[in-house]
Amino acid sequence: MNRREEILLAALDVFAERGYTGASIAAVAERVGLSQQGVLHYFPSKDRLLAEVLRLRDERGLDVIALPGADGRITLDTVASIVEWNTERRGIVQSFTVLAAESVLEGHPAAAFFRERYGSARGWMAEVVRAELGDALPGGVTPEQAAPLLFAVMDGLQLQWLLAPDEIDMPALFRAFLALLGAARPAG
Amino acid sequence: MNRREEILLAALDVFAERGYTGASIAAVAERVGLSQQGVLHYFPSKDRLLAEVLRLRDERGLDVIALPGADGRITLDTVASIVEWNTERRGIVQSFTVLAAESVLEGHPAAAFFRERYGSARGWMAEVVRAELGDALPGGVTPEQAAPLLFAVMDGLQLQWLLAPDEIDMPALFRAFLALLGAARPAG
DNA sequence: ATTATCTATAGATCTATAGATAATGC
DNA sequence: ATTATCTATAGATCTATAGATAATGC
Repeated sequence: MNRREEILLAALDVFAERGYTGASIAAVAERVGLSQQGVLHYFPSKDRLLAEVLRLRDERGLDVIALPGADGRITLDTVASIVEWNTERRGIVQSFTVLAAESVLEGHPAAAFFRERYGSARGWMAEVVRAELGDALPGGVTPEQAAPLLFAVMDGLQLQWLLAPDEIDMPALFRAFLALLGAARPAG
Repeated sequence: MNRREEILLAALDVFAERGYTGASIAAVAERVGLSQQGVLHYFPSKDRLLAEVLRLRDERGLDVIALPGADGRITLDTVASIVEWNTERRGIVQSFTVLAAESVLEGHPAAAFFRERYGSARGWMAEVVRAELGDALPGGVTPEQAAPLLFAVMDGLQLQWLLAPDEIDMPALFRAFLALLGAARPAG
């Protein structure tokens, strides 16, 4: 139906498979049955295509580090569930891992997006931790320190899991980290 | 002196700036004052150039997840020192972050390297943790779980630090994670 | 008028091969 | 002979622009 959206979903797939630098507009076009110039009719440049893909991921909540829902009722257990769900959508995880890493390169069009995204994510995550575990975590750690660590663990586990899905039990390892933070341990 | 090595160091720089996919042999050549074909005389393909760059990083211990020294006398504090040192060699960290993430892409020439590297790194890190903290960590976490978490924290913090060096105090955050594991906290 | 597409194409790259030239080492 | 380089070039791509064609909406 909606050509624009169809293109964006195809582009997300192509970015997941080849990264942004390695992706070509033509590969996206082929996937939706258009010519390369057909795609450029909807998105005037590759940069803009990437920008819109990131915006779509936002809207759809495809992102772990997206802002929490309007009600703000997010808990550490919610986050653990997202990690669990991620094991069933490898493509999304892969696109995130590769695009975020590429964004640290000079002049990358997604640099601002990821910088701002992580910044705000650390902010709300610190509040989630504080609301649930208070100000004093084990070892004298603060919620403001726990927040970047939580995203670091998620991102770092994703990388190891993408390389060796059979060796890395992402959800279990993430919950192990929550246990270190002093959050309730799951049964087992 | 040694042309091969000169080329490898230039290549490491170029990969740090543009990633593997975005790097061109010509850019490496320019940096050492050779023609593109001059570089291909020493390394017959771009894939091989990357392979040799990774091997060099191994030899020089440029890598956080390289095997520990022959004496095996590595402790969690050693690892923390490496994290500290990393804040002063952004290029190396950036090349690592980008190349490792790219390696998850289909058919990437460094996939085997990183898969094996992380596998063995988790192995020795579990032993380091066990030797220092025993079998039972806080929250019922095991050394085998702590090992992948340690690398996840290192990699994930690098990504956030590369995006926002002023906001992320990598060494302090890494030591905060060690504190969660129950390792001795630094003065402060 | 605007929207959706296409063909054609300019202009840059990029990897890799072929083959020449010059210097070095036996 | 081998090593170090270079010029030339084949053969693929890639992004993006120009301009045509056809259909839709006022």
